[in-house]
Amino acid sequence: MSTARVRRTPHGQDSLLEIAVGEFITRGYDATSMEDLSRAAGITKSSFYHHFAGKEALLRAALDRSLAGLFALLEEPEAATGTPLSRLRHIVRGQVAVLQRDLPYVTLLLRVRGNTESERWALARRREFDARLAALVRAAVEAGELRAGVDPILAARMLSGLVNSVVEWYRPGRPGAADLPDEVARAAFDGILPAASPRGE
Amino acid sequence: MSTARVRRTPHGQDSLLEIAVGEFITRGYDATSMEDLSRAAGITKSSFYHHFAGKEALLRAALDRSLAGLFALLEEPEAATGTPLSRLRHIVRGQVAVLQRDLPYVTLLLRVRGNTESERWALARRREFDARLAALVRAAVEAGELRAGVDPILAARMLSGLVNSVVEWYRPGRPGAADLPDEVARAAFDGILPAASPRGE
DNA sequence: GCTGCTCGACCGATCGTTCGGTTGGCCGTA
DNA sequence: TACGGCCAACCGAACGATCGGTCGAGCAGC
Repeated sequence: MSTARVRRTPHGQDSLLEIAVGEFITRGYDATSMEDLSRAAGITKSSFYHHFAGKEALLRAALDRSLAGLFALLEEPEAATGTPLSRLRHIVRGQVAVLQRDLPYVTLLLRVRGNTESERWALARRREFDARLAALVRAAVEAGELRAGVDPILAARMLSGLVNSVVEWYRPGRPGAADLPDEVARAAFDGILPAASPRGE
Repeated sequence: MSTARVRRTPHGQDSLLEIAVGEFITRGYDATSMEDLSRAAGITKSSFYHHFAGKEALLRAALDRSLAGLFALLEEPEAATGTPLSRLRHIVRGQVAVLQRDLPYVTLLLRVRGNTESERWALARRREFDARLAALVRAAVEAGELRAGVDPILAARMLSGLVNSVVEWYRPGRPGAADLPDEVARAAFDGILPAASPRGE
């Protein structure tokens, strides 16, 4: 008695992770059941457990990937040399670029609330990243490279907020994607008013 | 056999809603069980159902309150008269102020994903609000009040993103809260660079 | 004695996870 | 080339736990 075994393209871990992250984003992690994931992947629930230890392992893998991309940014030479402002600008641009490249993974990272151990770990690493960025903002302020009277902590928070908010509306494959990092950086540093900016135009 | 009935301060709908919203925010809506809510309120699950029709009714009430505060902004005279830029600035400042006043409710609104009917309704109303803001940005661009070459759609998105990101870190009762709306508006319009801004300083 | 509020016990459904078992392709050996 | 064994990949069925929600009874204050 042979049930028609379709034998579609076998799923690798990467393929399954991509599918799972997509579901996590549209429904939310907690609202997504393992059956939802299996259905989306075209296999049964139990087959899913052959590839991943469990639901949280999927989340962990996704968060891992996302954070790796972010921290790789800080290792780039342009992020470690030059004036605080130029380093800051490079990181902001790069952060948007990473966000575009790894959109689903970064989106998931930004939604984590800290319910499980993996989530708390991701939260801690995010805080680490933000602290690095905040330190750079403070250095730029102290070097007189930012508007006088700017509160470094507040500025860093708004900077992160602006950059991260891109995940709320950016969708790949639309024109102008290549310019986005520069556009965001310009809005952050110059604002949107018609000022005679020192960078000129 | 009388179990010690504590009879603490009786709960009203508002008090229970406030507690529920708090739990929803820390754990996430889906991850919060009705028992979590009851425990936080100091009553049993079934008692909770005496005040609210169910879990989604709680969410609905919270989203309602949040959206009411936001839309009330658009009815203010300063939001309906004057140049597009001045109206825009008023709304941005007001949005931050609403966000400070109704922090938990707005936070919840910004996390909704669209799983239930109430969530989809809230999402639709949010889009409505954002569209009103986007129209104002476009008007400001056409009036030449914003930097030349600014994409209205992109600018509106970044504006919303910056303002909404405040919920990620703002906590009431800390000094400088009164200045926050102005600070956010200034960062949005002038940026953080030491430009010779037209508003001067 | 009525009414507002609370309670413990319980419901069916669904959750993440486990288990035993069945495939089919690949490799080493003959 | 033929064959035996192996294992990744997959499956259906079931697990205990927990979910949101219901019910009928009991209490307290007017």
